[in-house]
Amino acid sequence: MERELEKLLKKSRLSVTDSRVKILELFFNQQGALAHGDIEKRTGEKFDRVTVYRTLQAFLTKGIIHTIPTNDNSIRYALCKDTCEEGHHHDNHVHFVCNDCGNTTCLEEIIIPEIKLPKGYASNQVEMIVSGICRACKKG
Amino acid sequence: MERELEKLLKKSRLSVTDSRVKILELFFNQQGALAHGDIEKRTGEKFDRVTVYRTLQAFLTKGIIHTIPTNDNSIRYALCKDTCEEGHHHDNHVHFVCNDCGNTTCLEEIIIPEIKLPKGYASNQVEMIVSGICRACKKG
DNA sequence: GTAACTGCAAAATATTTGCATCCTT
DNA sequence: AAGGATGCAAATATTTTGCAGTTAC
Repeated sequence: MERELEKLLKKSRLSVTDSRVKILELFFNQQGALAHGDIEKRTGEKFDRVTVYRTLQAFLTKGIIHTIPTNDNSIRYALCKDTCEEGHHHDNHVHFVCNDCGNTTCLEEIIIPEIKLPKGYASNQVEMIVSGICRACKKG
Repeated sequence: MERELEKLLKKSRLSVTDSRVKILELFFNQQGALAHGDIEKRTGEKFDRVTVYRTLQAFLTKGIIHTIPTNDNSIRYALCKDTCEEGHHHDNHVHFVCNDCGNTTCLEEIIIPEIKLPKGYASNQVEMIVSGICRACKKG
């Protein structure tokens, strides 16, 4: 695992540091999205708040993670697939936000349907966010 | 116009005040979404920043406007249709964010397609945000 | 007249920047 | 050794809260 993460960082021309490995690990260990605050909590506030900001920013611009738009003011981040490159993110799956547990999940298996835009509009990215109750919460 | 706005405010059991009428007017006059900052600018900072926050909050909870999720940390607000009621917003159209002019538009004529969620998930709202270049910017 | 709304001040949060020090390569 | 990354301090920006004065009904 460590190896895998290091490889990804190196591929993105980022030096391999403790904070980057640990934060990247968080993303790999959980199938979903993380907000800035989650990251601070789950690393046990091991890293400076500023470092977290800068790490996320670095991952974003290198195309390692992407943002997921949400209705509440909290930006969430999730891992990009291999098809994403630096400065060019594209992801074609649906995101699910649970109103109960608050978790955001990537529904990789659900492809966003094509839509026909009005004349004159050009699209380069489409996001689809479904909110409701997730599988885990429905059971409980 | 004034009349129409007043009626809407009264229907929502909000008193008709200068700030509410002016801010609501902004939404009616422009077919699109506004961020907090836009509102401050376009009212010429006539109202206190706090009043703008509280006015938007009031409109939100009364179901007069709704938020549109965006990738950058800026929440945008747009008018709800008549089908929205207090505490129960539903809108089924696509939103378009222009990467050039930054404007967010409601594409009322484009209905969000139905999708099939994995077993165990229940949805109560779906958002679809397309970003790219809008008609006006493409021409320019 | 009363309840609701506003504006000011201030507190609480969140984000960004500069810089000296430390770590990776 | 050199460049990049971190942590601290501090500057900004954003959002929330309390309260006294004002306005709508």
